[in-house]
Amino acid sequence: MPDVCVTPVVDAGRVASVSETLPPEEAMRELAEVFGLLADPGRLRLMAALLEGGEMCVCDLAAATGQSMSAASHALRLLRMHRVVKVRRSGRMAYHSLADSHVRMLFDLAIAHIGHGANGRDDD
Amino acid sequence: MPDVCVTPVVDAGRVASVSETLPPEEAMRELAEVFGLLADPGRLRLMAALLEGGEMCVCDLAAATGQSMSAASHALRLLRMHRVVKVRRSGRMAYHSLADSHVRMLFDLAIAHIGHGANGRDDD
DNA sequence: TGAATATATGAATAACCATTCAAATGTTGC
DNA sequence: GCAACATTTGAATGGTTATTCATATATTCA
Repeated sequence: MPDVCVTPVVDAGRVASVSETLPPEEAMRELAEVFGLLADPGRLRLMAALLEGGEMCVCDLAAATGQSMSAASHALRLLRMHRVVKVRRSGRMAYHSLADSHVRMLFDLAIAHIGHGANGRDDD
Repeated sequence: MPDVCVTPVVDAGRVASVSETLPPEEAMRELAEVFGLLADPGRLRLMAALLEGGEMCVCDLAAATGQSMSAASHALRLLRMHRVVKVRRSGRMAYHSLADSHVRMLFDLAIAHIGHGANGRDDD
């Protein structure tokens, strides 16, 4: 439980109405999880590489994105688990490619907007 | 440096061309940072509340999103630092609202697509 | 079968991050 | 000045997560 003085409220009516219209906690949790997938440079590089390369094996992906094969494999597993990339297996090779997921849509949009620079300092 | 056997490569030509077309590391780092902002349910609730409520003070935001004022203040600071929310100060109050940032655009898009469910299990 | 290869995985370490608590800052009205 | 109040902040804590190393699985070729 919170502080000594339970959160005081200025505009109780608005708090109530806003609070009611918020998406359910479960949706927020899932959404945060999805954004979390994109919150890592290594995974972003993998996705960017696949966007360009189409379908690639793990060792080439590792080389192209500058990480160890183990790290790439772990990252690809995460992306696979969330259906962001799909895999086609042929013999001992595993060819990965981007799936048409919501995550990919967010990624595409973000990549398209790269170069505008939207962060800076505090404004206090 | 990596393993005993330096990363083997299957298609050296493709690795080289993909590697060259990747956005610069700095861009990937910033992009990951931006997505990281959205990778937390508390911050997502704050943004959703502001999307609905327009302009709200910290204590009302804390109450509406179900977190302590301290937690809300820390989160709002992060969002302010990245120009995702802006603040209007009047006396001892601090009224926060969403700024028109790239992050907001991603958030809007994601909120619009909520409810489709795009994650599951591994496919091995 | 056995050696070489491509990928996957588990455990451990380390870095990161959200949250809380306690205290500080700055503001209003007496 | 003093007390009440809204917000901020720093430090500590606990939970999450990326990375590495070593090993395992599975496939191909001899």
